[in-house]
Amino acid sequence: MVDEEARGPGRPRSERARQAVLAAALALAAEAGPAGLTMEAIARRAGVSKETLYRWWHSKIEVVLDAMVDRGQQTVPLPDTGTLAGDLRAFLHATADSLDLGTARLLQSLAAAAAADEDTAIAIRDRFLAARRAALGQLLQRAAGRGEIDPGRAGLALDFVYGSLWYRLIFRVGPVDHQWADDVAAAIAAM
Amino acid sequence: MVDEEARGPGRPRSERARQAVLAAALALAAEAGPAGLTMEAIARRAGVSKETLYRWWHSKIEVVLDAMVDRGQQTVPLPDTGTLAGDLRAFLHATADSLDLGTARLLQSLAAAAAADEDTAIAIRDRFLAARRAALGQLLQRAAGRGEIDPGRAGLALDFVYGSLWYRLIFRVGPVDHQWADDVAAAIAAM
Amino acid sequence: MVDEEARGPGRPRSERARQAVLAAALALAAEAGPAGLTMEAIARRAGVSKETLYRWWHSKIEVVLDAMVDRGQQTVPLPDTGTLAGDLRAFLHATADSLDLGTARLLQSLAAAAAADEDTAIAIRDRFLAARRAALGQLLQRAAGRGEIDPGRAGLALDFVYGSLWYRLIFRVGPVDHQWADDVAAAIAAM
Amino acid sequence: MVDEEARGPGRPRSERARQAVLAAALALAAEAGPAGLTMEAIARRAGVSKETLYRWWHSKIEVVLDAMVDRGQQTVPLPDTGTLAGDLRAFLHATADSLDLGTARLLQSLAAAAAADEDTAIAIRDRFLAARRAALGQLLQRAAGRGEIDPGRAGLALDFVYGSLWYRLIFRVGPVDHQWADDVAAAIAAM
DNA sequence: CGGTAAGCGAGACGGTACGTCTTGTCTTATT
DNA sequence: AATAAGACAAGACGTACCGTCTCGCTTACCG
Repeated sequence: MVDEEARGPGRPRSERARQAVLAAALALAAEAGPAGLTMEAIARRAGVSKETLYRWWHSKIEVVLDAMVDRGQQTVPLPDTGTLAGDLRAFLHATADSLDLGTARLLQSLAAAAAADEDTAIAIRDRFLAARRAALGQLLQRAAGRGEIDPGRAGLALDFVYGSLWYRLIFRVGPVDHQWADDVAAAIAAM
Repeated sequence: MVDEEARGPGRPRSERARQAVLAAALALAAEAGPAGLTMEAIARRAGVSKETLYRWWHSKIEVVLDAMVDRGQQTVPLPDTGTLAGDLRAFLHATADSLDLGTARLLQSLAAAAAADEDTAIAIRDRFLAARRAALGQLLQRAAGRGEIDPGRAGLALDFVYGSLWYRLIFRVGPVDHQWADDVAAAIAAM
Repeated sequence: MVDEEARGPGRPRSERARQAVLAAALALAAEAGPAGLTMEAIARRAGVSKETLYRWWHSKIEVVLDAMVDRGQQTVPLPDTGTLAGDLRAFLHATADSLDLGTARLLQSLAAAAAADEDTAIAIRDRFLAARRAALGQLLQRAAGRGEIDPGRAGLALDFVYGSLWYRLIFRVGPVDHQWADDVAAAIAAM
Repeated sequence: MVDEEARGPGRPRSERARQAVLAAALALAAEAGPAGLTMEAIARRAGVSKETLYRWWHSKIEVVLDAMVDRGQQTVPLPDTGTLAGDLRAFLHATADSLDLGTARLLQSLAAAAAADEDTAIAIRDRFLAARRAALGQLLQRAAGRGEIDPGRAGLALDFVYGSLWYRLIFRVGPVDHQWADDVAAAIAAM
């Protein structure tokens, strides 16, 4: 009883093609941003036919989401400093550090797709944002257990942290840097 | 004697065309959302040639921004209840109330465009977001004058309020309703 | 076992689209003349996308030339009456008879395109005029073999015959009818 | 009884504008050929408004025709050598000599316009070709008077001469040079 | 000498064709 | 059955020219 996937007849799906597509999607999103991220370009760059692309993914965002999951993009580790302020500071510093130019463009691609289509937004929320919210939520739960924060406000804190991050990323209202991380950590810890 | 405008020779710009374009852009953004908002569609709906459209606006977002400025979209009045919590509650309730489905789609169109292109983002920030931030900023300044809030945190409060709003709008993380308004008002007032 | 064509992978070219385009081009040229013959109109009429049109043809004239070759437009048969005068009379009568209003408009479309662009002119010359010149040239060679005409003048005779035909067609200097055919036949035979 | 034109009130037509338009049209036709000869370009180059252009001319060809008449373009002088062959040779050599590249492009512009529109063709025929035909016709009449040629064939000779010229010009079937002039002169004189 | 009228430049307007691009679907031969 | 190759219909993109239109300014005449 091996988990062989019970493959039927016919040519098996090409792992090579799958990898190439995922890599191409990430690279394009990071290099060219939302404008250059098209199904056509992904297929071209991956050396894969559009037919294959559309067979397995229905939109560029599915590709990107798959790629990020596959690459384990969500690797901001959960700190444990003993205090909410410390935990937040560490977590947000790591978050800010991960936001190089390419990553910013990738996230902007996600935001553009989410804003443009409700289904896409929900997919991104459930497959990408959820993990980040869960991680930060864990930090806040721990703090609530220590009495450092009102558990009823945990949800709003999530919105504040990630809301301000995306707000800055999308509308270029300000940088997402260590200053931001410190300020947000302090404000949330005092909530 | 004052609004002479010093018009030169040549046929004057058609106010009729301008109005029709602005109305068409707003209507399309509200009805069809980001997907249906194309230069072609705006021209068609406004009964205006593409030539004319491109003569005065270089992208759909410029049109929408002009339309919103022209329509005085930013009509959330500044309340004055005497306390920050009260002011915030009133302001955010009014904000939430203004977010009907059409308006939400319009804002999503803006967000999609901002995420996709830096110049567009900056234009939206300076021509649209700035007024909202200024209004809310005024409330916070007043509160800072009364000692209700640390003036150094006013900027972050702006990010939190509008960040959470856009975050919910874009990623459908939650509604922007009276519950949201109350929660945010309370949290910000306690900051 | 012979007409294998060695077709590679990929969806084969649509014969239906090709036929529709050729028919549309001929119909438009015959009905509307040079003015109505646009790539847009051909695509519209053929029920074909502009993409497809431009993939296979780079200009309206290529389409028309292909259509004429495909339709075997050059169907004036070579007569053999025994004398040059007889041959010419028969050939030119047939030529004049083929010049109904639609055909005239089609030829005018060709002339307009040839006059406007050298490459187009050469394409028309080599792909369309050449066959007519060859046919008439054969008649003249035969006559030269019988000693009826100076072989050195055959080239000029071609220019005279077709030159006068196009001259009349383009500048409306006179009709291309049986009178013309008789006059030209007599003059050339006497050369 | 002066030819004062009985000018009424109002600003008189600008001779400067008229000259500039005619010069621009000729220059454009000679430099850019049929493709570059647009009303827009003529107005631009002449420093004249499109309004003015359309007030006095209804199409680019009217402009070009006016320009050629104004410039006295038809200056091939009538030779008188005593024999038809001599006259023809001289006349056609002069004709060939006048056909530099710019002139050829100008004539091609005329041909393209004539082929594309019947009214235009008739205008060109009556205002431009007629003079050439008359000149050559005179030569032939003279020859007929001397018994050198059948007067009934004069019309056809005109078609042969100018037909072969335009045929070569339009379809690039061959050069219009001294060789052509000699060949045509000999053939026509022998008719 | 002041009024009237036409010409002019400038340039905006609705229309339409251009040639290119991306989308999502489809049809083949090959693996 | 999956692949690559690539054709296809649809339709938006931004540009160009068309012929018309409305302005303010200029340049004549005519009363």
